[in-house]
Amino acid sequence: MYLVLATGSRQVRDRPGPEPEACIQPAGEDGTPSAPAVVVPPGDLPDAVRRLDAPGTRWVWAGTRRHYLPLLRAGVTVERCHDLLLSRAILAHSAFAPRTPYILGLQDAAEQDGPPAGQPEQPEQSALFEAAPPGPPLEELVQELGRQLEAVALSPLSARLRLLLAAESAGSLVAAEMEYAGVPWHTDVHRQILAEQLGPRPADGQRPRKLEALAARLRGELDSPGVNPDSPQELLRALHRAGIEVGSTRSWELREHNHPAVATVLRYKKLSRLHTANGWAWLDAWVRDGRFRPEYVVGGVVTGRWASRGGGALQIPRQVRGAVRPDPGWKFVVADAAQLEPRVLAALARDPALAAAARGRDLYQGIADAGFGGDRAQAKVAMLGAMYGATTGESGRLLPRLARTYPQAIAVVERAARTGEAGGVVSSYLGRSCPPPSERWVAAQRSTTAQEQRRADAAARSRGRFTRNFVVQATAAEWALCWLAELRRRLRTLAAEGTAAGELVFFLHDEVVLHVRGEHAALACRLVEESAAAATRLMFGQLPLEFAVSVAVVDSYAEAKQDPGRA
DNA sequence: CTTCCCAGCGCG
DNA sequence: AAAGCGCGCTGGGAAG
Repeated sequence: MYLVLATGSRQVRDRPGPEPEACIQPAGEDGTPSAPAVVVPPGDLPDAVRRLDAPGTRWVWAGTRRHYLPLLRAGVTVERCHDLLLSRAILAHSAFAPRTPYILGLQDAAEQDGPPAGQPEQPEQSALFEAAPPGPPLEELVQELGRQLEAVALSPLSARLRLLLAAESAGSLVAAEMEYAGVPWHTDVHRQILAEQLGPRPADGQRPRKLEALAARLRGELDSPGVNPDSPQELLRALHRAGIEVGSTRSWELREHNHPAVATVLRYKKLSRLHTANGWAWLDAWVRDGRFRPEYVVGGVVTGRWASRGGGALQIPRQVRGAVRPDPGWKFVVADAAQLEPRVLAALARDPALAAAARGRDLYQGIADAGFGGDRAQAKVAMLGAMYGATTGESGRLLPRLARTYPQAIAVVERAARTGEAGGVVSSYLGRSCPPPSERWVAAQRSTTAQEQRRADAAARSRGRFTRNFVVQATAAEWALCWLAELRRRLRTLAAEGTAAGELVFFLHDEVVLHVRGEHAALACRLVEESAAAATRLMFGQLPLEFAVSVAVVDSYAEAKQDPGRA
């Protein structure tokens, strides 16, 4: 059963007494009302939600964060939801959506508004409200639910699309719950790291002592007394004066040179980054009461990955991960889907050879043993190149070998690239589609002059690399959402049975962190593994391959990753 | 003065 | 090492 939630007073007119806080409309499986709407008096929403929530119910609202955070603060959680805004954003672009009037209307609106109607606007302060501010009227919400459900039902791939919307919505619940919980953060450990690396905290606007010392040393080594190493332009000129012929001040380019100043620049950059991005100012701004609370933007990335707002939550550098520590008596269970994207490609393409390589825990080793003389590094570079569209360098050279061994898998990414280059749209396994090319892009493809044509060709190749990667990254994001949803469900089931094993506190594309009581760590590990297997079945049914996860029980997030290279 | 873009680097 | 995909954030510097 659906429970459509509208907040604010606009829904009920000509009613005596104080304005209601909300209205809740029960609806059946097709979204048509099945009972009179419940009018919720002011201050009663959390209790009403608690009363009505049950296994099998699904809350319908326009924006999970907006509606669910106030409920969480009131101590209420819900089983499931259907986020109308997230679902609308997916349906508006999905190639799996049928051409109903509703869908056509969404597409028109998207064209007129220019930028895709992706992320709903949410007032910055909404999180500060006690209750959710008024949203659209109830009738509109019920109507939209019906139209969305109809569109899904009429889709030629309705089961996949239905799963995608459910997974996206479940993800939005997890995101709100993680924002509410926060990442356990030890300010004292963080400050200790800063002091060791940078010296004592400087006055605002000043360089920390060790950074200033490096700057002074660098000026000497470059024989440029006035240079400001924070200015790429100044630094580049100074490097040239010292005879270091680089085209930019990028670290990877600097590393090619042997000059003694290079090491100093690199150390300066590393420490400067720590100071500006995750230094004392960051701690002041983002960590309160031992918790780092970023805002997660579900569906914030075209591929369906999450984005974040505030504090750079998805870019916490390894340098400071030691400050991420569980509460006393608690543990972190850190789990990571091993080589998720190539496994996804194997599943997408139903490539038996790649599936065989993915049978073991280390897919790259499997590829290496099958075609690269056991050289894992080569196999990894080749595979990443295939998924990103590398054309030059070692990765480009190794590609033909990969294509001979895994023709079906490579055909999937090549086809996606060709479609994108031709201006077409590609879709993930569950039906998230990439944006169409801009009008400018399309117009440029009809260029006449040789120079314009060269540029248009480059733009076409660029779009091809995007669509090539899209099918893999977007499907990987879907798998990760299903994994999260399964994990959340298992944790809730246990909690309902009286075992509060722990909670999700962090999610990073293919990695989750659970904060659990020490005695439940082993149990949580099992849930993580079970959830991964369940997510795989949910998406792909029976598959001759596994999505391996690595699970670690740790006392610090810094301990979690052994291999600093990406999976 | 504010606003915007770029270079650069952090993460996957 | 690689230079191929997706993001957010910062300071510098140019534009308004």
